Amino acid sequence: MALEHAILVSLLEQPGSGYELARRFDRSIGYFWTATHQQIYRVLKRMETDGLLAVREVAQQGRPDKKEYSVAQPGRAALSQWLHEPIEPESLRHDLAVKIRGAAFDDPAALVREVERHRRAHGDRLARYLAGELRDFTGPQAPAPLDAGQELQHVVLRGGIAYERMTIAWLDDVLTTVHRLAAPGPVPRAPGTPPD
Amino acid sequence: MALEHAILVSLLEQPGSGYELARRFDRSIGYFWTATHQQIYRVLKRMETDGLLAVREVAQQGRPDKKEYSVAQPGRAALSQWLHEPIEPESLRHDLAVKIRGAAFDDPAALVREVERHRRAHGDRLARYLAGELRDFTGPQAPAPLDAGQELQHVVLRGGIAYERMTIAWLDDVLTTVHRLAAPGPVPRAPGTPPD
DNA sequence: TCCTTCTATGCAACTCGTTGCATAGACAAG
DNA sequence: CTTGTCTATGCAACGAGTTGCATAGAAGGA
Repeated sequence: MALEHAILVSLLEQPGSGYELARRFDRSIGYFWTATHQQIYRVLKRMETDGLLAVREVAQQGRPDKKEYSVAQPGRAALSQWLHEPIEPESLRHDLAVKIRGAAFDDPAALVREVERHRRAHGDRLARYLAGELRDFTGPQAPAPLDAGQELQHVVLRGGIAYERMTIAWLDDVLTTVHRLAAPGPVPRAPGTPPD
Repeated sequence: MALEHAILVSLLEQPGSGYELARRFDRSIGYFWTATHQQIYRVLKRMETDGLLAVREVAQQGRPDKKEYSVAQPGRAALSQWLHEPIEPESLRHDLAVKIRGAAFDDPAALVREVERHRRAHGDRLARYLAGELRDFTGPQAPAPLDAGQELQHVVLRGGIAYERMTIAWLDDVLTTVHRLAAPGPVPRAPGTPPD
């Protein structure tokens, strides 16, 4: 139930409405935790019922009213408690790896197209992360010195950057490998494949 | 619904029972896709009902009977179709990153302990991956030359190794950063934190 | 004999997360 | 004045995944 905790952190960094949270989950926080607006609204409602959050109706001009959520004392306590509990190292869910192993039983050309698509997507993400780093942490517009919260946000972003770089290098490895397999002639029969 | 496809790939590599699949999801395939035995049994049943898999009752000595599943023709077709559809690059769910950003509002010492725990866990994983690589792909016991299926399994494993190495380096970065923040005295007040 | 462990399968209840659909205020363009 | 877009919130249905519990055959040890 870490979505609750991601919301608590995001609202502590800056109070906001469900809609605004959904925006953040498309950016910054969304680099390492995704959520749809449905999920967010539902969890916000539950958290408010549980007393973790406080709501305030805010009238706006030029746009509909919104409900601004902020973290109440029990919310801070719940976050603190979670921060002191050990969690399991994440278990990956990597569709593309399944596809790569599946390619032994199918057309490798389709795999190449897919891997190239992913390579481009990760290249775009890396560019976005690097632009964000320059804007918020290392560029001339960035505050200096950074406070503790900003330093921690920066180290998380560095993790995202390292992840994208690693992934891009690996996808290149995959492409090289697939081309090497295709080059010397027809791909040898994969294990488990019945003879035609 | 990629669990279906992971099961198809695993059963193409080697037919087996639900129990054996659950074992594999604790190892090899489980390096990039996790599943509990419940999930596996339920999906196996559905896939069999849908005609994607064939079952065979196998009597064993010294242990209970088992149902051995193998991929039927419609299963191969379903896998092939999925392999030709583009998929979205994965969206991460990284609890630890939430915790790191949350540490701005809490005790950094608890974060250090947690990060060190994760560092050890990833170190263990890396050692396990490297041992597997030596055993199956690069060591003297490994078959040479590798066929296409083994080459693809190897490149996926190399991805896992690169991921663990990157993660370990990042966790060291996190520890260095947290210590640097703690060193010059009390941590500065984080943004959004109300004055006491 | 009883207890534990390993293999092997499954149900029931629940939470988490996605998808499709719906509503509504405010504004801008045609 | 209708249409489209952006902000803002929500319901209903479904599918994915987890947790707890239950059963049972076979083996080995206390």
